[in-house]
Amino acid sequence: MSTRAAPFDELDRKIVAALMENARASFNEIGATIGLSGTAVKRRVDRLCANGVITGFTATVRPSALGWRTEAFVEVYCDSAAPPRRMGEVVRNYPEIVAAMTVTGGADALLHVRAADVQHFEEVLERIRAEPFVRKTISHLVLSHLQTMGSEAGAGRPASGNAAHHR
Amino acid sequence: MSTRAAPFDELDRKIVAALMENARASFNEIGATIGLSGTAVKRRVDRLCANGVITGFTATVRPSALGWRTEAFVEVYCDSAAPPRRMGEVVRNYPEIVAAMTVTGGADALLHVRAADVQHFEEVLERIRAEPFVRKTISHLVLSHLQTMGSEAGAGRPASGNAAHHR
DNA sequence: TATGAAAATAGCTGAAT
DNA sequence: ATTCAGCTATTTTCATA
Repeated sequence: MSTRAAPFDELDRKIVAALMENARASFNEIGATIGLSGTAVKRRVDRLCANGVITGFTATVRPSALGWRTEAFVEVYCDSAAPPRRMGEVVRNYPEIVAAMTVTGGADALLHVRAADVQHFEEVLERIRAEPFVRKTISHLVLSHLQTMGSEAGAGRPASGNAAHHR
Repeated sequence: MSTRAAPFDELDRKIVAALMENARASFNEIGATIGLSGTAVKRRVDRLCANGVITGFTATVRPSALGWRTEAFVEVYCDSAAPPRRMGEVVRNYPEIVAAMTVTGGADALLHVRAADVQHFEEVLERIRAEPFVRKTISHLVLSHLQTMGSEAGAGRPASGNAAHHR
């Protein structure tokens, strides 16, 4: 857990923020903006990766450019005895399911689905509904994004943050 | 009419896939795995960025490491006359809202919310519910992720894939 | 335990082919 | 698309506080 040895200070926060804004920025460049040498920045990035704070670096892509033009969230209601673990295994077989989680509220699970178009989505949905432990589904097709920002889960700390310790 | 502008061939697909897996990979490294020179890879990446296929490069972070330990999806039901645009403006004032979209189904909008803890989430939810045009909300707290994969919205092409307009 | 400076290696990028 | 050349960045080593 996080009680030990995670001196996540202000400099780390700024480095993470810089890398979230541009993961291909050079260490020297990042260092220049936060007042550190490139060497020091690299060391801290290496440590943040080793600690699991940074889990990777990825290109963000406009899904429609790759032909994924339809997006939906699907609430899944399971048979009462269906373990979430089963869901996890099944979900792995659907390349269209980009995220899946168990949730509170009416449904047992929520699926984030991408498909080429509504026909494709309908086909995927039929396959999901045919899974043995699925009792019913409620779909929410995404019409438009109100927030296209890249600031997802921002690098700022939460308002009532019990996050960052320091020395 | 396939000669112009954005062919997006198999090599581009592989480059995008490589950058989604590791956005800090060197051009030479990517080139080596797909049989191309680093220079050629760079030119293609530049073009993919200019075309808007690639929209950026970002570090992926474990939210809990930054103190965001609670996650939820909130269905928002609006007053009948509330334009989605209003939602967009409001949403911008909540750093806790990491994504917002209009959707079909019962609700008018779906919000992806991150908070430090459930207390923080409750506070955010109360603020959202106090917005003038919000009639009711249904919250789904995320319990666990069934798919922690980094393969979100995969670089593979959809089954019936036709891709790539731009500008 | 941290940093910064220097040196060697590796990568980036433009021009020519 | 490749090769080459000049420049920049990364990464290791070493010295310092």
